[in-house]
Amino acid sequence: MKKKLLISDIAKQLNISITTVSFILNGKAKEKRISDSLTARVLKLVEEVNYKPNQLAQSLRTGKTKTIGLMVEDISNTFFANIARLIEEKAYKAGYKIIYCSTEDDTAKTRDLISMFRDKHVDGYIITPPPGVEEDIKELIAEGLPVVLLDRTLPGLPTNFVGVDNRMGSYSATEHLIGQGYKKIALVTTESGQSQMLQRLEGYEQAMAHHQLAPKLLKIPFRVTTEDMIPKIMAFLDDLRQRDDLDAVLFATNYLALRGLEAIDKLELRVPADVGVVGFDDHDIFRLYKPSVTAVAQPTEAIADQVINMMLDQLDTDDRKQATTTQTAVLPTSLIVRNSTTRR
Amino acid sequence: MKKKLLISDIAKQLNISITTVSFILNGKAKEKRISDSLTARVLKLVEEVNYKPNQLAQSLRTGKTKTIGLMVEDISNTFFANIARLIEEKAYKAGYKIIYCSTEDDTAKTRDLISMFRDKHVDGYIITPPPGVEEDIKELIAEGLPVVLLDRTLPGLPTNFVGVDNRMGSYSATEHLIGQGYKKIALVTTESGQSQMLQRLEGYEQAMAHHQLAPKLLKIPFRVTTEDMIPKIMAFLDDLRQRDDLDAVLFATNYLALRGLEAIDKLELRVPADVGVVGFDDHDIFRLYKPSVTAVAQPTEAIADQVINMMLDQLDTDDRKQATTTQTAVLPTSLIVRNSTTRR
DNA sequence: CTGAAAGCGCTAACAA
DNA sequence: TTGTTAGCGCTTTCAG
Repeated sequence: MKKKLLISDIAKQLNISITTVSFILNGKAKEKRISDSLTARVLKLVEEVNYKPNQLAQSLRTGKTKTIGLMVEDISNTFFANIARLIEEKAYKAGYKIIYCSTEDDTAKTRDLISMFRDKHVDGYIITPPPGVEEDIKELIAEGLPVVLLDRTLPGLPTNFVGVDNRMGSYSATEHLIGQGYKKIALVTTESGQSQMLQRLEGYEQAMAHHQLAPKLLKIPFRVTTEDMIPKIMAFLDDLRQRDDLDAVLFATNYLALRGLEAIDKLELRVPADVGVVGFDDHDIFRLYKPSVTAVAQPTEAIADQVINMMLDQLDTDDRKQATTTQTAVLPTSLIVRNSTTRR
Repeated sequence: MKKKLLISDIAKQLNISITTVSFILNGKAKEKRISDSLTARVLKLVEEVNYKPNQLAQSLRTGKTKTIGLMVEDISNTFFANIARLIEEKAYKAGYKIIYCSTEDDTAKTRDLISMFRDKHVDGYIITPPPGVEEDIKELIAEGLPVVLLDRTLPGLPTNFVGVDNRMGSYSATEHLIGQGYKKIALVTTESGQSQMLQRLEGYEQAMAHHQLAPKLLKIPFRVTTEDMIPKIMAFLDDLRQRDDLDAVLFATNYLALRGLEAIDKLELRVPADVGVVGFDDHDIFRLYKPSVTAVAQPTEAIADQVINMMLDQLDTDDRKQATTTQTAVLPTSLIVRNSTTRR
């Protein structure tokens, strides 16, 4: 078990002071006018013996951990998993590590996590907020900590935010269905008051209204388990079907669409002949499924870019309580037309 | 921005020494025979003002971070995502946090990650090792750090390990196919020398040999991109098909099965009539796909349990270089029979 | 250019 | 039972 190297070890070996080594290691050699040759010798030795400063000590001293906390609704959802992967990659390039967690859209859990991140002294917070965490986030901001909200905003809380134009996304999805000759279009969404879900609802309603079509809604409570979702969707669709009032469905999230496809399958409805299907958020399965499923795709790469840029921006602007200006990025979605909405 | 509370603040407020507070907070009140009433008062104040010890300082002092590093091959693969989620949950209950990372089965990246974890001073390592990291892992063990390998072992490296009986898993999957009347059974696997893949190959070969059937293999190089995989699989299957030498395929991982299904689809083969299909590692899609896909399922919950238990075990046994005894858990898989292998 | 020294906040041996 | 105090390893001010 080889002894851990200390900065003092390397100072000693070179017969110079710890200070000098520290300056050089922190890129202040020029600033402190340390000779190039000394600088080179130090760097060389550090390299050779593979000295690594103790990050804990560093962080304790500087108050910076070079770590960003990322809390998404559900890391096992491909949409969030992709965003997380991209953010991590980009953060890494800027010298930051990412710690992730899933909120499961649970207020209590999220507050716990925020508190855990604070304990860990993360330098910045990227959050997909569940309802009810407004106060906690306000507090973070009040303490001058960088915060970027992702995917959804919190009502009455001006914050740095990155998301997509959800209203437009579902509006154009609905328009697309109508363009394909579908008229009896239902929307299956969640009951939550999350901003992005409300916008998706709004877009659908506007498109329907625009064509004088009657909206048909199913709102699934958030806490419903995967298994319970399917019968609920089946009952809803079957009921409409009985009344001959259904020929297409827009699902407001990818997991709703997944459950929805199972429901449709069990009802033995044919897609796209009996019902057209569109999902919000693309998913691998949609490409594979038969028929392949039309989806409103979010630009994950662009989202990740914006998020990390906003974060690094704030991190750079250092202390300065720049909480005054908040940035917002609303990105466009794109409709990926596949076979589930193509009637011939 | 409220001032961060220090242990000295709370000592001062109660007119007692820092030591006393520290002892109480660390559960040493009894041991140090501090009066119950004082203990209660301290705990009460701590609760009231919501004092939280600075973890960085704590860790710097004690050398423990209460953090476990978890490196899986690919966190976006449902198999690993599930395991990770379960491990995190169980670790959390024991007071440990988890930091995850994906190795992407890349040796260099993994070594980087191990080194990053060391920088972060994680207390233990749970690793799905790619080839070529034997030395790094040996070093960890040599330094007395707890290590548990997951999913696959490293040749010539006795370590704590949790995995499944891969040989038996593919053996029984192959037997199942044979039982269903399939005879011209192919195996699509990766080229890697990973222990678990070799075992899956072995099980298949043994079952085929047992029935005097000729094995037919496709080994896909690991670095092949998703897109390139499909044509490779298509070519392989089509070739066998031409020679009338194919009626079933066993895919050695869930992502191979996914690509394989796409390939089979493009070849316009019918499942299970033209070809029977079995995947190794279950996947949500397999339930949803039409027809639903038979799979060899790993007991994720049990795996996570074993992993975390072994880890906590080592963490508890404290310093003691208990590197002498290594534990191994090999769990059974189960075959989930679905429609992709049921010929009528 | 370089060194001494003061902490960052907490734990725990040693005293009292 | 409780207080004093010496660090954990590093950064950074201040003085040469």
